[in-house]
Amino acid sequence: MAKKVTIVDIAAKIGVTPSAVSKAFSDHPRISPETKQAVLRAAKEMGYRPNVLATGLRKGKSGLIGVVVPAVHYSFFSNAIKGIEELVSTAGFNLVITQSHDNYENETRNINALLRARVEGMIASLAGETTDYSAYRDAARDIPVVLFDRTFTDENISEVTIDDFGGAVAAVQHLVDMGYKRIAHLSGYKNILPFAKRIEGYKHVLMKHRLYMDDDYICECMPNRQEGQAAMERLLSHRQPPDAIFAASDVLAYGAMLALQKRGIRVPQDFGVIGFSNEELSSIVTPSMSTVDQHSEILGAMAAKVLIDQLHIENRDNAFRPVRKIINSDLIIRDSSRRLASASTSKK
Amino acid sequence: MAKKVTIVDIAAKIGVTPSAVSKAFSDHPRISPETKQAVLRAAKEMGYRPNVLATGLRKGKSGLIGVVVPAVHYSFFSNAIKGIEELVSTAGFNLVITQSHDNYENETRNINALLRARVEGMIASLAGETTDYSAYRDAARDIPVVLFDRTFTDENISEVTIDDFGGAVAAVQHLVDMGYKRIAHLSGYKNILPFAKRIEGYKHVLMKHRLYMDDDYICECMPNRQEGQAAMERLLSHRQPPDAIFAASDVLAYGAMLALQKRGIRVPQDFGVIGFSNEELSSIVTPSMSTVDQHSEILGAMAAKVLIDQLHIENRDNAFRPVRKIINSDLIIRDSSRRLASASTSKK
DNA sequence: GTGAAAGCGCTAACAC
DNA sequence: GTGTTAGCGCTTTCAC
Repeated sequence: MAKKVTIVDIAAKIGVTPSAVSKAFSDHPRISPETKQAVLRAAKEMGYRPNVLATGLRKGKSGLIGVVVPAVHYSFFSNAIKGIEELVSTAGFNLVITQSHDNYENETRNINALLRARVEGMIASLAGETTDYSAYRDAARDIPVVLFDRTFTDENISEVTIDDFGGAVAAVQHLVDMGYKRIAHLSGYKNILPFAKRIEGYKHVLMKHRLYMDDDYICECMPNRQEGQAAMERLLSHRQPPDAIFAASDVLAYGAMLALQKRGIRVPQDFGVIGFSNEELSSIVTPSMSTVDQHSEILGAMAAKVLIDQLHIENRDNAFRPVRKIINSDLIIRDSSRRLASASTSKK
Repeated sequence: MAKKVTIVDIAAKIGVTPSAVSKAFSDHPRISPETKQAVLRAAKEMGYRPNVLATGLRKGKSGLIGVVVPAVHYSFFSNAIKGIEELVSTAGFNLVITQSHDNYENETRNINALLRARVEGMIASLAGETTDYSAYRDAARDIPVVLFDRTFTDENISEVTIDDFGGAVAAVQHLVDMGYKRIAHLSGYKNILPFAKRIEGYKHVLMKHRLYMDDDYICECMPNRQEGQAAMERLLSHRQPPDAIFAASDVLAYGAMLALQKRGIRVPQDFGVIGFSNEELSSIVTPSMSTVDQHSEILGAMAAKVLIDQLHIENRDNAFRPVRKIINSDLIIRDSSRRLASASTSKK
């Protein structure tokens, strides 16, 4: 294909040296406007494209930021990426997005590929399977790493999370306010911190109101509707079946709704449902699903901001301190839980 | 942060030259097993990570494949990316995914960023706004470019598409079979080929059955539910309102369903609805939505295969010929259109 | 205001 | 089987 044109070609064409051309591009103060013009014009004419591999090698930086997320098809993550994208691109970086598909090997492979690509920083959210964080810890010794949402704590790694505990408390409290008495919980990967925090928030409200608690009421699920449906079916066969469910993700809540529908149990009259994340599907299902909004785009933007700040600090001195930010979550009440306590058709 | 270790450091440590170390890594035939072992062990101990910037510069290749899609949050595109990812990573490349958000400037910026990053090939699907293809044509003079789904035709660019015409024909024919008589169409960006082909398919069936046709029956919409809803409302106020709709995307069909619901028009009894793409939402809405599956993952894999093949050809000779592949689409019949012709509660 | 020269980290002839 | 050398394309002192 077309021969690549380099600064040497441009230099030859307009009769200066490569070094002058380089300076012209970087807007060096001591280069004449005339040369600058000539260089720019020649570059355009010849179809010059700077080789970032060479620039990167020379400058010791790639201009790349790496992203590792479970999967881009969750609106939570695609929105977060949108937030990241905006900040990062105005700061002059490009994004390399990779997906772990919640698999540990994929995640490790992605991290290493990003490091070899010499990304200058990394923004990530843990794969569901992951319990060994050494790949991230290793990465953090070379470049700033910012974890968002699904994080672990390390002295070299920044974290941006939402208030999962508070979100869970608000969600479960809302179910209580609506008159539901026996509230079960569908959880996600148990080793993932936000899910653990949501369990804590759930338990907190139950204890506060001295509501029925049962180990069987907390079901760990893989993130798909089938698991939510199966778990709900198991719960309905429980000797003391619940009358409401708080799910740690919308897709699980959706699975639960499918199970309820199949059994002819009415939502919200007979059974309350609330999810978590405000995924697109939560507003599409019938009845519309109550959920907890995680401000995904802001969360992503925040993670990007933290990273970019650290990239700047990095360049000046070594006074690096990781940052931990927690942003609020917001309860969104829709139809799946909107029942007056008085109107409760309590099943016992 | 940690000092970067290079092959020079490894060489110094085990008392050989950098070139020997390089050869050890690339499994050069004429290097002794002992040296190889020593190099590998030292590399591990010292935390060596090859600098792909240097390798890339030296070899003239980055090991990167660029992707440009409208947005990763459509399940169509995220599934396609999954298909791409698999093939591309087994071929030893990494993916740089960028989003145009259907905006021309974003798209051009992404293409240029990818070229500067020296991606070895590019897989893309046009932004909705785009009518000027020169950025892609320019790119294709340097590296192989494969367009999928939303394509344009260029002698240097390969295309992988689905049979949009056939898919549209099947969808509209199905509505006809179900007894719907006045079928309108919600289209997407009119300059995007697949949408144009779906219009053709739609018209083809209408003409074949001598059904009512009207310019107002074809509405161009932006890809969001609000536009679908607004267009549906306009159609319902038409002097001759339709009794069914074929939408060029599921999200538009969903918007239409919202408008119908608001007016108390029953789907599918009073009004038939069919979408396109088999997005996740189509199976979630009530009633479940009939649609046309595009085999997104296979489509992505196919695009990746075409690209990788061309990368190989490229390395051998210059006998480059672009490839054009069309894969089948599949009609998926769900509740939003499943009505017996005889059961039609025709509204005149 | 511009040029000369060295070097970022790696690879690939070519020697020996 | 290993070393020597040159160079990928670019930036950056340091001269002048």
